[in-house]
Amino acid sequence: MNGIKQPELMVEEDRLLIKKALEVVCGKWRLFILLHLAEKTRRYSELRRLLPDVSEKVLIQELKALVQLGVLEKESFNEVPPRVEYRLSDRGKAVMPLLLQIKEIGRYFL
Amino acid sequence: MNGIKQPELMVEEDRLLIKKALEVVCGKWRLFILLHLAEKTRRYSELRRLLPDVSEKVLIQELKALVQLGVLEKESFNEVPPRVEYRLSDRGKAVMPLLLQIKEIGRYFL
DNA sequence: TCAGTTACAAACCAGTAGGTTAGTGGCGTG
DNA sequence: CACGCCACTAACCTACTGGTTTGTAACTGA
Repeated sequence: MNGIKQPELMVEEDRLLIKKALEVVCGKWRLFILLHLAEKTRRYSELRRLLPDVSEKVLIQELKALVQLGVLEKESFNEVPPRVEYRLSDRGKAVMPLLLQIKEIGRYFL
Repeated sequence: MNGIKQPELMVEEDRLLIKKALEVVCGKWRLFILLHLAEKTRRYSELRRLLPDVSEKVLIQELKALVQLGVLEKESFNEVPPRVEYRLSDRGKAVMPLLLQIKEIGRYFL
């Protein structure tokens, strides 16, 4: 309590932190979506074109999940044709340095 | 070719790197296994005790996968009762700093 | 004999991730 | 009319992940 970290408490906290972080980064397309939004805000259709191998359904699903996690922000415009934009939230931006490190890790194992 | 990175080549490389790295870190128990081996070499039974919530089958499965990926090394001893030890490979050790960063990322989203 | 130690494997199952297909709606153009 | 633009949704499907249960083997001690 007085500055002493109890091993079990620390391990449990680690666990929650790791679990939550993995929720953000794991998934076939997640990081690629983030990569494409790192540069700038984009509309759904732009992401579709940048990631041609993702199914429409999955892309939307992923975007929705990432918005719910607080990684992305979605802005809808009252326009026709429909216009929706996605951008990294501030928290989402914090994931970018991790992305670089993930790539470095990939180098060791490829 | 002459120092000019072609966008598509770079994106494809990123993709493979990210895909491979995610193979290493994603999975319900993977990072926790690595966490417990960060400190020292351990036997299977020790890991079981340290990770009581993983099923035997899954723990073995994960250890096997991590060995195949080159993250862990497994050493069998010709003893009874059977004695098998797992330790981080050199490449596996390179994952540890990422683990710290992953925890930091978790803080943003918890 | 049984129960304990150790480290696995096989068979089966439920839930989930990623995918295909068909559909929605409003507007503009040929 | 059909097709294009845009951004979704629902229904259905397959493969995979994590899990439960049952089993293997050798040795030791009560």
